[in-house]
Amino acid sequence: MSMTKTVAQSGQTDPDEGPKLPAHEIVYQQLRAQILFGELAPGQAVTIQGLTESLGAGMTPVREAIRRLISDGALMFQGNRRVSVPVLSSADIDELGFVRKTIESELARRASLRMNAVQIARLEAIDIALDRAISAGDVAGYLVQNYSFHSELYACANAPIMADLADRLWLRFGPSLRVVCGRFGTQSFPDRHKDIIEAMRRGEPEKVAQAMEKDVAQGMEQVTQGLGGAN
Amino acid sequence: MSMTKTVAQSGQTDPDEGPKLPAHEIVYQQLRAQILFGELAPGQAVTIQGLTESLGAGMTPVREAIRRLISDGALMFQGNRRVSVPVLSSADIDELGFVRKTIESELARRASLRMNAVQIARLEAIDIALDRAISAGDVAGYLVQNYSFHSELYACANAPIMADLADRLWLRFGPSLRVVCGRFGTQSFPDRHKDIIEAMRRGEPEKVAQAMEKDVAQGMEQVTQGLGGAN
DNA sequence: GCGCCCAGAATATGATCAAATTTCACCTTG
DNA sequence: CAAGGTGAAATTTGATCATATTCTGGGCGC
Repeated sequence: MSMTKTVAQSGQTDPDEGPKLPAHEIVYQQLRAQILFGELAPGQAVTIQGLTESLGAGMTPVREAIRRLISDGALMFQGNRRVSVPVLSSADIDELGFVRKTIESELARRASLRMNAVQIARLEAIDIALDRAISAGDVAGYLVQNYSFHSELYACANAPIMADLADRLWLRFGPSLRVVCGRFGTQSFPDRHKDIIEAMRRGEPEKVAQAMEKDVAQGMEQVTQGLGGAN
Repeated sequence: MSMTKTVAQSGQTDPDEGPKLPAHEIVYQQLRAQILFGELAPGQAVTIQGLTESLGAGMTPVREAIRRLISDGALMFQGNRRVSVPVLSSADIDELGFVRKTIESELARRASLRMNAVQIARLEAIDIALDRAISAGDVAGYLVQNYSFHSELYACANAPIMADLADRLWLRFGPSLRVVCGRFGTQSFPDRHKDIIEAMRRGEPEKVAQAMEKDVAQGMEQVTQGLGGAN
């Protein structure tokens, strides 16, 4: 009677994650994470059939996920019908740096006007985990925690459009950042996150914005120098 | 000998348009134009099957175009599987205004450093067409020419990432702008475009950037007031 | 008023068609 | 005679369509 439907129901209680996500959304999230954390190298080709196999998904969801990521700037349509991870030129990095500095410092300013002690504490916990990853030389962990820090911060800004924009910008330089960190390790970062948290606790939005701008500038300069001369 | 392949060569000269565009790209461009120029109203529902009929396309290309436009922020995924044109809140308009002011004034600054007399003349021609549309009360023409002015300008800035960002921002407020213009007409715009062109001819990038920022501020304020109280 | 059933639309799969790249054989040329 | 290039065939990959399945939402009956 009811044997055929029980599988789709997923009888278990799933309060932790989305109980029912479309396949194309899952594929998008997975591909997005792979790009954001540098599992795909700049210039690497991305094929539909390759993803259907590696992700175990059908063709249509993969196509839709790729379209979204192209629109995000995370993937590049190469004119013929090949798709690849973009390679950043130094001019691209300059552009990204300018936009990130304006958007993300504004997001930090707005967030600092709204965050409470609990939210700041969560931010600090992430920053501690980030320090641990740096000490351990854990590149993947560094990338994840660094993204988490900014993402959590922007989520508190009550500015969904700018937060979305910032998210998409991160997708663009994620692969390159991974290359740089893989080459030179994670040391030698005078941490601006401490300044951000400190200025937040003291209730100085302008200081927060300035610290964020410096953090972004440092990050982009790091990418510029790390890729130096190649482009 | 050569009969089988001559067809693929596309013996005709096709310099006017793209000789071969995928269906999903065509659908995307068409839907994009409809949203950008306000043929779809804010809040209006968009169905896949409706578009397959109205655009005469298959289901898969329509799906991909919709995914891209959702990623652009031009369409909105309503959680259940309905898709609609987003309705802007006043907070959204504030965010858009901030981002547009920074991005587009920077684009104008960079463009003014590179544009030659011919390109400036083309810009002025567009602005004259824009004035004609305003005088005639041609709302659709006003929207098209206004977009053309900014788009042409940004194309000269040699900053593809920022130009793409600006393009996507326009998609977000296009429907609302149409509503406002349809309600209050196209009069009462002290034209900042003249100031932009004048400052360009005199080679004053900062003046260009300032004029652009004012133009953007005026436009967004117009939308805010036009939609006033509703949201 | 609550719950079940049905219609309609969206999601997902697989198959089929078309295009592009690659490979390889053959011809030309030094 | 050997080496390089040109052309076509074959393979690989992307694009499109038709179809089945699932889910949402509303209407009807209890």
